[in-house]
Amino acid sequence: MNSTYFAELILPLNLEGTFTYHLTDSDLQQIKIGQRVAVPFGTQKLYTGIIHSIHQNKPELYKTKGIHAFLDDEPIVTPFQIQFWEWIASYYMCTLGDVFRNAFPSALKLESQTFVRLINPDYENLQELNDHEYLVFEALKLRQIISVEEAALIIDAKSAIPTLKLLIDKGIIQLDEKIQEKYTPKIDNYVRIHPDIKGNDQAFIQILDSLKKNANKQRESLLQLITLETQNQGKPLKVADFVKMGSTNAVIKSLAEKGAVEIYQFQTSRVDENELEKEEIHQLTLKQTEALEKIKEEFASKNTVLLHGVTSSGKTEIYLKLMEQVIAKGNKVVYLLPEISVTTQIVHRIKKHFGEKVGVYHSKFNQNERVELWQKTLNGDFDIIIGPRNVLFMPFDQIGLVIVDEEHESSYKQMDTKPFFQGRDMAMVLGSMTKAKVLLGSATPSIESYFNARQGKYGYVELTERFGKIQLPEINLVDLKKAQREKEMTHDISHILRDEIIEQLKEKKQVILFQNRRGYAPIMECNSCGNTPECPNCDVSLTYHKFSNQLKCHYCGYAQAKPNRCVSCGSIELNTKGLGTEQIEHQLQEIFPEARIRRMDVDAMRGKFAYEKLIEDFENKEVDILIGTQIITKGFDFGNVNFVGVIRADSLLNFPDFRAHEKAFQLLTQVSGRAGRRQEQGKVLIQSYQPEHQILQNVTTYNYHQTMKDIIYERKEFFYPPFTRLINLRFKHTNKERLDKTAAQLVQLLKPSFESRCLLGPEAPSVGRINNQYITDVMIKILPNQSPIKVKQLILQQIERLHTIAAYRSVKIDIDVDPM
DNA sequence: AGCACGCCGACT
DNA sequence: GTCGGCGTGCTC
Repeated sequence: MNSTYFAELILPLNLEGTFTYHLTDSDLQQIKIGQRVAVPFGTQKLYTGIIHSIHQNKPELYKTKGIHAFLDDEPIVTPFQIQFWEWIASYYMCTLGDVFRNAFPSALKLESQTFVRLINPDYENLQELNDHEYLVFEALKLRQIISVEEAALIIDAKSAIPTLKLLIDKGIIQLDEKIQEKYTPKIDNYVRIHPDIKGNDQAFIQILDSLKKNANKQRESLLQLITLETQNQGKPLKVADFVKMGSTNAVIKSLAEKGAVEIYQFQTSRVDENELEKEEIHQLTLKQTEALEKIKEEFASKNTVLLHGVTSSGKTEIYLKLMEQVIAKGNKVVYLLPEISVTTQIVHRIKKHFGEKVGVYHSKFNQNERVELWQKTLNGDFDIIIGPRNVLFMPFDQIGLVIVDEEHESSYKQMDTKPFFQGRDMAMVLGSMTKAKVLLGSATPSIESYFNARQGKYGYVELTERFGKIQLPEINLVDLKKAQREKEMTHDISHILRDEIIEQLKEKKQVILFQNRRGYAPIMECNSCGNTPECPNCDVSLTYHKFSNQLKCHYCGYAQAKPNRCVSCGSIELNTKGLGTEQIEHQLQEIFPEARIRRMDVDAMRGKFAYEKLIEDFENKEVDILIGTQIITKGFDFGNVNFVGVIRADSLLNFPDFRAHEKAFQLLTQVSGRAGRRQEQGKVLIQSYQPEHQILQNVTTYNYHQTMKDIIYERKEFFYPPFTRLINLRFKHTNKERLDKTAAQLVQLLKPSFESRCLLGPEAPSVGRINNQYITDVMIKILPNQSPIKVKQLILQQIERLHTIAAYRSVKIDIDVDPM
């Protein structure tokens, strides 16, 4: 075929650029940018691609393939999104395919499934076939086509592929790729009075009479349905709901057979639209009104405003008012939240104010739910869309405002999959690309945002007063060294802390305790030989979990039963070191045997509704003491908590990371902010071995500005952000020697282009091996006078050069721009 | 990212 | 002698 038109496609592959396919005349009739198509790629697979552009430049270097099928009539990705994806790919140094894969619900990315088809049913040399081949052949004689998965069930999984290969070689079968739509609309059954008798009194009475004799149940149901229909004024009634109201499936079925009622289907939405009682936005306080006005004033000249409001100062009300005003102008709002907060009270409140025009994206949504949310967003059904960093990829239009709540939260940064983007920063890019304003909110703004505000790049609005003029909690430190010396401790709970908890429980108040480590103890150690059990796949010691009596690796998930004897010397004297939430829970149970104690960490929050359930229990005052990791700082707003305790602040302070101090201050301030939110001033006790530490001193005095000043000074001194930009090159390989050689080689190549203070490493991270992959890092600092774009180009060039040598090619290099 | 091709160790 | 391990190269 001699096509003159070609399309560039985005494919979900880790390969640079777009891919060219030729177009037929009929393709040209229906093609639109942003549509999904299925295309062959490589020898076997069909992939879902997105039409990126159409042109007439015939590629000279390779032969193009054609489009297999169009999957949509209308575009499913907006031109703006494609532009946004390209921006992300170039900024975060990954392929467009990487962005596509992450940005798009996977149920809309169809992947082909391989089938085998019988092409020679008359094959006769049956003695030539082995047992496996014969079984598949027999199955195909019955069914003509079976999937590879089915073949694997007939014979065993391991020999399926080789067997099929043999059959292909003999010309008996042929491979066949088929695409399968993963998304299935949800269909519900509804029931109504049959249209033929509706309004036809005579026919109706006739049926009713016929039921009189021996079908009283049916008669009752029919009458009930009539009343319901008048009450509901034509609102559809689900069969399932009708059953709940007293009818039964059998009765409804009989009525349908008699033509009295009709059962019909309707595609329903999975995206939950439960009707909440509408609630008006509270009247703003004077301070809040002032802040709102100031925000709007700043927006007149600046695209981004940082709202710095102490914990419980009523930032949410300000957001609500602002959203209301933006929506009134016909614009949409994107509201970003840290991961876990998505399930909490804030979302509930927003839904209450704005009703069904609110779309909530939830990381626990299944694929079908995600597709529906995508489609509804595309239709413009939502005024507000709320969710974690991924909602930035929704196909919205006409955004007027992007809110990034708790902007300092590290969960805005995607760490596990490419692209490694920072959601807060992308919100800003989204804002500038769509001319939308961006509001960053936090009680403890990140250094970056604070710095930008100080520099005048962002507007800055401060709320220093708690809602209702409640004083911020009084924070006191407990010196653990002293408490230990004076034997004022029971296990890890100082008597000061213990007495305070007793006091709180006496007053029927709930207590929150914070310990930033899960499990029972992070290290097990043999008392006689000092041996510590380590993960076989990672370079970490195994964490002891008492509840499951296991040693677990928190990096790869490896678990083993807790040994009774030291594996090295056989001693039975095994000790634990360090302190996890599980151990605190045990200690507390011992000190407060009457108290209802619950734990909140990833281990306790398994399962779809564990988190919601715990919150509910806590709200219903069925929990006296809650002990948790940093999960408890995320959107936890309870009125009955007046006291918060931090078991050991030290692990936060001693983190080997240039952000340690910033994070420690934010975390401790946020944790403290859980106390005394509604009525009276709360109290906080922080236990530490180094109470004189500057960060702890600043936390107790709420000296945010001083803390930032100190940290900014440090950052400047040591060339860290916001004074430089960082790019981390993370090398991974199973062979340590090859890994180190490759990293060293790239450093050699980069050396001439950088000052020595700007090229760090290679250095193994604190966990130097995960899942049997060795890791080493090379950190690059970009100085303010350098062009980040040029530096990125240079890095890519040098990696390309490195890859000219085959031995280096197998080492994986993950590029993390703006690492956290 | 997948997948085929191709070259070396442990089994019938 | 074969099976299958993964190291290497290619895909519009």
